[in-house]
Amino acid sequence: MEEVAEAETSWFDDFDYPQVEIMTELQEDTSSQFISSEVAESQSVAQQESIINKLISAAYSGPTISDIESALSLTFQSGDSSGRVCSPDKGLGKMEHKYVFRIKTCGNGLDDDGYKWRKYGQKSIKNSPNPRSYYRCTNPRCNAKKQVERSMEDPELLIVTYEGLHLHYTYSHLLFTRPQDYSDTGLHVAKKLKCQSTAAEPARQSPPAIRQSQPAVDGTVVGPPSAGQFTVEDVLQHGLLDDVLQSSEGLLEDVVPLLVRKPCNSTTSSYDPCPSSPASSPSYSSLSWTTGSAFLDLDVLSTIM
DNA sequence: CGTTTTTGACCTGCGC
DNA sequence: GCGCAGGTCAAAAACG
Repeated sequence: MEEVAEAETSWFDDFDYPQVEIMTELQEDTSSQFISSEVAESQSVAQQESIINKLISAAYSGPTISDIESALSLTFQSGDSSGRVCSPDKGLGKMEHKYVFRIKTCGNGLDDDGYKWRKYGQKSIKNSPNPRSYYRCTNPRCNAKKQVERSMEDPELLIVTYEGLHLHYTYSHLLFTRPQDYSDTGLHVAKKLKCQSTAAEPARQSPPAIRQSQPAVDGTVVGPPSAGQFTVEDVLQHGLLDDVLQSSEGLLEDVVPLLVRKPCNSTTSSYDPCPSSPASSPSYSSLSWTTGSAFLDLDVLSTIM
């Protein structure tokens, strides 16, 4: 996967993404500890995750993915004094993950994390002047949720808590898989990325063999043919990946917003982090990301700054 | 007209 | 059991 990601950095470097700097506060000791417990739990799951990650990298990658993946592995732990990062009480099999992002805003219109969210509630929180907004992924098969509230200490600081896993790709994912694809639009690109599918076997009966392939410059997918392939649209529209992801911990991008990986890729947003100013769309100039005791601080050196 | 947001009501968990 | 706080539901309104 790293090889794939490394290969991808060439086009990434050419493109005008802001640099993302990852502080080296990743706790490797605890990371390996929890990774090992995961692996012990199910090796087949690890293999599936590996395949999925390769697929993700084939579609796109950024300079921080492997690092972020490492950080995500830190989440399989009990909540500590710092707060509610996961819910160990619900059992190992149904352990939920919460990823808390602290997002600094500076108001220049970058406001999308790559997923489409629907607001389903807003609640004023005790001892906090700012209400907390509740969002749910619009994909009916996806149980991902997030909470957005403004920090009491710093009004420009948004506290975004992601919970649950996306069972599909980001929407902007398919739109911006390659710089060359920027001239194309939406589903047209998705169709170009379409992997050929064998019509006989419905994918749901058995997890499809995921083709690790490299999209060519024109957006078509090259690589050795194999049975049981599926389309990107299948994944996007029908949540096909959850067959593959059964009992796994999901995709990296299930919880890592697109803006973290490629902060400039954002297009639109359906949520308003600032309830008092519906029309304003904050941009994220810096992010800090906490996963329990793990702490990942991302300084996004935005070109706009 | 379909989708999204708003917002009051309701539900649930927890501490006392 | 009661009250409180956080989370969710659902009907109405707003929006594109």
